[in-house]
Amino acid sequence: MPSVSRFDIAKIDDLIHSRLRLGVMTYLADAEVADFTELKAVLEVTQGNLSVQLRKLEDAGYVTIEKSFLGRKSRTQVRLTKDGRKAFADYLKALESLVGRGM
Amino acid sequence: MPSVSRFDIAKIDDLIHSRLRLGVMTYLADAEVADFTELKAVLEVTQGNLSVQLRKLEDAGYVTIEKSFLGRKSRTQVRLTKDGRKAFADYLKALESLVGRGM
DNA sequence: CATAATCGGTTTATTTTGTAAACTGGTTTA
DNA sequence: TAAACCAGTTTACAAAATAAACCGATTATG
Repeated sequence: MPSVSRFDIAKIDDLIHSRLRLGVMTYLADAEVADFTELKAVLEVTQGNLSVQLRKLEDAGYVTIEKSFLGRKSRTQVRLTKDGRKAFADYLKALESLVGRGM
Repeated sequence: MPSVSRFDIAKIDDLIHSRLRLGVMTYLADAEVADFTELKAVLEVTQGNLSVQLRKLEDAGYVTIEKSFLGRKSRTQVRLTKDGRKAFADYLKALESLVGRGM
């Protein structure tokens, strides 16, 4: 019988749970699309760290990363995939069921 | 001016945020006191991992670890400190303000 | 018009975590 | 008295987060 305990920490998706990535996912869930620079500014993180974490989300299929040019400046746009949105919703559910109605 | 953005991931206490430790803190917030063995069972984690993570919480002053004997068996009881309870409450606040009313 | 600073990132290296495996010391059971 | 078990700790290894260094293009600056 699978665990249905209130303390089922195994259900928490580590790929999302990481602080920075949780910030990205939360922001994107709201914003639909965001520039790399925008994410960096709003989350107050370093480029390097953001770059690495975005790649992890991309590898997981949770976001897409699209490079284009705006005039002559490059621009990197990030958005949630359908899977990413689903995973985020599941994550929130798992989190809520863990920490519960305290929230 | 300090950030008051909805996306202030810096406010999330990493010491609590880790999956296993979050489980411990959540359980203790409910239970007031728990045995090592009880935590191991309810969170379904290995002893080694639990031992390490409990020590981190102890070092941070979030829990106390008290060893005693029950008959001739050793027993390890863990409970939240005042600081721990406060930190957990703050953590929940930060988390809620990040992921918001979705929860 | 060089060259220095800035933008928008990526890559690499280092540090910090998390997890698993192995070990310890005592206890019960056979 | 040996085998199995309980209650953990320590140590070693793998994975993750973060920081530092680097890169290529663009935009000021002397």
